[in-house]
Parts: sequence; structure tokens; C-alpha cells
Amino acid sequence: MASPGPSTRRANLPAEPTQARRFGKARTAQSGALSEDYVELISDLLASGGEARPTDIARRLGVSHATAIKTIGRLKREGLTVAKPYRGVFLTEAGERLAERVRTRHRLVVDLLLAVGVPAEAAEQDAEGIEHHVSDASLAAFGRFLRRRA
Amino acid sequence: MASPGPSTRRANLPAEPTQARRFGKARTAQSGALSEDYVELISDLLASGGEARPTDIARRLGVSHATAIKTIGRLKREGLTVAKPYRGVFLTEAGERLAERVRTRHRLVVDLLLAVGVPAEAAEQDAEGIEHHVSDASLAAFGRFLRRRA
DNA sequence: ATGCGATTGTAGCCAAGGCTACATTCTGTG
DNA sequence: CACAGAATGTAGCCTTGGCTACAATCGCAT
Repeated sequence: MASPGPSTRRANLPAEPTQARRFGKARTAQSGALSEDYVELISDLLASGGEARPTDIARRLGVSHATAIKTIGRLKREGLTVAKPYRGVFLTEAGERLAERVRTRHRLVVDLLLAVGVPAEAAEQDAEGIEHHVSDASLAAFGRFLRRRA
Repeated sequence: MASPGPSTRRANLPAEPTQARRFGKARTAQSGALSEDYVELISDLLASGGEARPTDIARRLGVSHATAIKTIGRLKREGLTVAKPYRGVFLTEAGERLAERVRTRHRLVVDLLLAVGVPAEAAEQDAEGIEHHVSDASLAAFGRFLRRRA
């Protein structure tokens, strides 16, 4: 590794708040990621099976049921879900709206990945992580790109 | 909202460990994200200014200097960086290699976003979050796509 | 050479998201 | 109807990544 000369203290770096904002944003966006995953999954379960139970949610997300229940509690505090004890989980208006947006975005991301040649398996997998970081601007661009080459 | 009938308990959901693995992976990948950001930034600072100091790092990442120092400590434990007190931060062999990989990936992601029509500003911003979730398979596909339409 | 301002480092706190272990409630079956 | 087993919920702990407040060091200018 060798120690570098301690001479050139203070380089030419002018604060650069732009990049900070960029990183900060990426980080913040990632915050809501968990809520989005839960809401999307709950919506799916309600649509397909008729019921969203903590155990199913936990299993699908690969976490313990305790973790799932705790998170569901947070979603409730955030006004995204409603849940009476031992009675399953449901979405509020806001939750439904979020779910719809998330679902749309997910599809768009997967479609884009497929369109640029990503294998189906990887596309699904990567989309799960990517989707939470795609801005509206990018989303719009994805839509245009897909329509253009449809 | 309205409570649904408690009749159809136990729908037709067959455990589905596949999705769990998908989510789990997305989540785990995101774990190393912070390390990647730091290493990439340190590499940039070293390359351009000659020195990577905690305060600069903190400012660029938009966190407090205390947070940056704490994280740098973790990177040290992980064998990615070397740092003697009050002497700036440097990368180990492993750190350099990681930085190079991350940089390449970042460029590829930005280029792909631009290629599908995402505005430059958004591309840079979104790439920051997206890059940590792009698998090798997708990365390879991005490369092919870009070369094909170059 | 000294001393002040900036940088660096430390301590202690918080919330989120994860876990295990234990307690409670529910539900289908005998 | 009772009860065993599954599902649900609670408690307590851990780690990560943030923060502020305070302490220690450094380095430049006088």
C-alpha cells in the first residue's frame, strides 16, 4: 500500500453539494422500499387468494413471521394497511394506490430489462431491487422506449 | 376497505420459496451498497485530488463526518481500506479491485439509461441507486445492447 | 513557539429491520 | 365440546447507518 507523500494537503475539491444530493436521494428512496414490497405483495395476495396473512407474507418475503408482523404494524401506522388482530391484513385507499403504482413500475422495469436482452430469470430478480430507485423521469423514458420499439 | 368474509381461509398458495429467494437476494445485495459507494468515492478522490479525507467523503455523501468515520472503520475491518489516524484513507488491493468493478458497472448503467432515452440528470441520479442491484447477467446484457446499437 | 480554527476521532443516542423465544388465540378434528 | 397444532402476537436482543455533542489533534499564521 505504501504511504503517500503528506505534501499535497487540501486538493481542489469545491464542496460539491450536487453529488451529496444525488446520494442522499438514492438513499432516501431506498427507505420506502420495504413498504413498497409489502404493499405490493399484500395486494397480490388479496387479489389472487382473497387473503393476506402474516405467515404467508413472511414466507414470501423470506423473513420470520415476527419481522413481518412488526413491519405490518409500521405500515398500519403509516396509514397503508388495516389489520385487526388474527384477521388478516388489508390495504387502505392509500395502500391500494401505492400498490398500483408499484405494480406498474415493476412491470415497466421488467419489460425494459427484457427489451435490452436481459434473461427472464435475471430480469425478474434484478427488477425487485432496481424498481425502488427508478425516478418518474426514467420510468417515462422506459415507457417511450418500449412503445417506440413495440 | 370493508371487512371481507372470513370464509375462504387458506387459499391456494403453495409456499413459494422462489420469491423469497428473489427478495432475499435483492435485500442482501443492497447490503454492500454502502461499502461500494464509499470505495468508489475514495477511489475517485485519490485519483483526482491525491487524498481522501473523512470530511470530504462525508460532504460528498451527504452524511455527517462522524457517520463517515464510523463507516470507514467498518471498511477497514472488511479489509477494503487502510487508514492511519489523521492521515487520510487509502484502498487496499481488494478495495481497488472493488472500486474498479463498481466504476465500470456505474458507467454501464448510466450509458444504458441514456441509451433508452433517460435524461442525463435523471440517469446519473437513478444510476446511483440502481447500480447496486444489477446482476452480472444484466450487466452483460447491457454491454451487448450498447455495442449492438453503437 | 504558541495558539486558534478546522479536521478528526469518540461516546452515546435513535429508528429500522432482522432474529429467537415465549405467550396467546384460533380452528379443525375427534 | 374440548383440545392439539398452527397461526398470530409480544418481548427482548442485535446490527447498521444515521445523528449530535464533546474531546483530541493538526497545521498554519502570527
